Amino acid sequence: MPAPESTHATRQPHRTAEGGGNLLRIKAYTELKARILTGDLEPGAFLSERQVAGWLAMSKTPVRAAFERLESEGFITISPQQGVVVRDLSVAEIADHFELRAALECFVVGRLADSKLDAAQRALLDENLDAQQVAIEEGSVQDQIRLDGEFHQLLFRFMGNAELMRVMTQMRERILRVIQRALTRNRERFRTIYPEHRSIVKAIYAGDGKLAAQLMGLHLENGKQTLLLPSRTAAL
Amino acid sequence: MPAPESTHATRQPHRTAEGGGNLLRIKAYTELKARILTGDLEPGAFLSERQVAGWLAMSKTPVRAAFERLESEGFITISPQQGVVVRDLSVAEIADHFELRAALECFVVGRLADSKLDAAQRALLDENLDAQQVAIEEGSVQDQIRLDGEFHQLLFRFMGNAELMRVMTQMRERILRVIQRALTRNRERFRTIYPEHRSIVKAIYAGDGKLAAQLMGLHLENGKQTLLLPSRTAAL
DNA sequence: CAAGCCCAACTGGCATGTCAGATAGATTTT
DNA sequence: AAAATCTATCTGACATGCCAGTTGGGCTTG
Repeated sequence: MPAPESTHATRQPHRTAEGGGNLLRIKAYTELKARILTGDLEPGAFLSERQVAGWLAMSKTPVRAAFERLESEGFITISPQQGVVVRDLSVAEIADHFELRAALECFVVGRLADSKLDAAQRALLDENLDAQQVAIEEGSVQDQIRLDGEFHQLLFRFMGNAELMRVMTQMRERILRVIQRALTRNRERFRTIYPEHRSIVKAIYAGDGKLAAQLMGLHLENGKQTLLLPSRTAAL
Repeated sequence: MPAPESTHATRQPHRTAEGGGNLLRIKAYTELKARILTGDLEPGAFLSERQVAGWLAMSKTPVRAAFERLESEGFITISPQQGVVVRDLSVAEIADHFELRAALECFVVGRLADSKLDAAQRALLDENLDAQQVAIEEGSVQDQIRLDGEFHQLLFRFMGNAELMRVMTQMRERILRVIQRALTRNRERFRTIYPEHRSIVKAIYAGDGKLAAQLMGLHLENGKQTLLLPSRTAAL
């Protein structure tokens, strides 16, 4: 391999207004991920470049790019010369996921309790919690799942750490399907999430970082149990 | 967009012996990342699909795939219709990196202290620490950087959490260049890393999770300071 | 001389075609 | 009947070519 002759920047690209996603590969990625997350494409479903290219009325190239990204994010598996299969999370991955989340979220709530939240931040949390209460009363599992995600995301956003946000957002997307399946079947757990959230926020407001972290740890442990034993209450 | 007619798995790909990386896109990815990590391609360096394809004697296709992966991992920036530029970590990213690492590594050492390490694990840590001492005496910055990475990686591996390993490995690769630049200039910090590692391991062996986590927090705080103020001792 | 313009030379984005590897079912062989 | 083989037809991997958007330098124009 020849040496790179003049690799240094001789021309800096200008940052122009990038619409964000009128690229076909972005469209393919978004569409496929949405179908996977909503369960439209169940784990084990078989995909091929040409097939998806036909659905989306584009060529193989952007579909391939979308596949590679989805694979790197853990949603699918590409087997060379064989095909693409929608992945599911293994038990070990779910357990690892919650351990990782526990480490990060306990850290976050501990910090947030120390450095008191301002009025605007508290308003956002309170608004979210009130909406959760409504979702419980109305029995809307979908709303509760969405609000749960927004709740945890709010806490991370308040830390102002972009790397943390990136990691957590990616993890949330991966576990979402499992949450939906488990929570739809387990109405009991569905109702206990909200009070746990409320108690965590209460501890944060009180400035008790130790307690907030401890409560968050229990909250996530409960969540893990629900996801790892999804068929228990389904049979009752 | 038409509905997916029959997406369910009708044919499961067989797992065959995949060599791992005789794919051209893997070669391109590996080669480019190596050049970026070693500093051969400095931040700001300009790349193009055709240029790199020429270096590596392949077509644009696998190079493009490598670019997209490197972009998702934060090593480069792809500007549509403009080009590819090797990225550097901003001050904010470095700070966020260390905060995230602190959350994870303090958690890890705390856990490891509680569940005592077995003899084999202690042997690996001791071996690594002894090698660090040698590196210090010999003044080999490169060896110390390598051993430092292996040290932290050992701790994560002992947790047995694949997700944790993945996140940390990716983060380590991103920060590596900054560490190399900073540590090469700051010989003072270079010498203080080893005793900090030693004290952390001592706390773990003693079963004192609180102390281990606290020491790890200080260790990372020192590291952050070194990386964020690289020119201080460079002038002395 | 300065400001505006224009054009040639890049860039990545995508469509398309070719190819080797893998699969499944029919066929042949034992 | 069972085992081996052949073959049609899938798959992704890669090469190539065309296109629009971007850029920077030279030209035109004031």
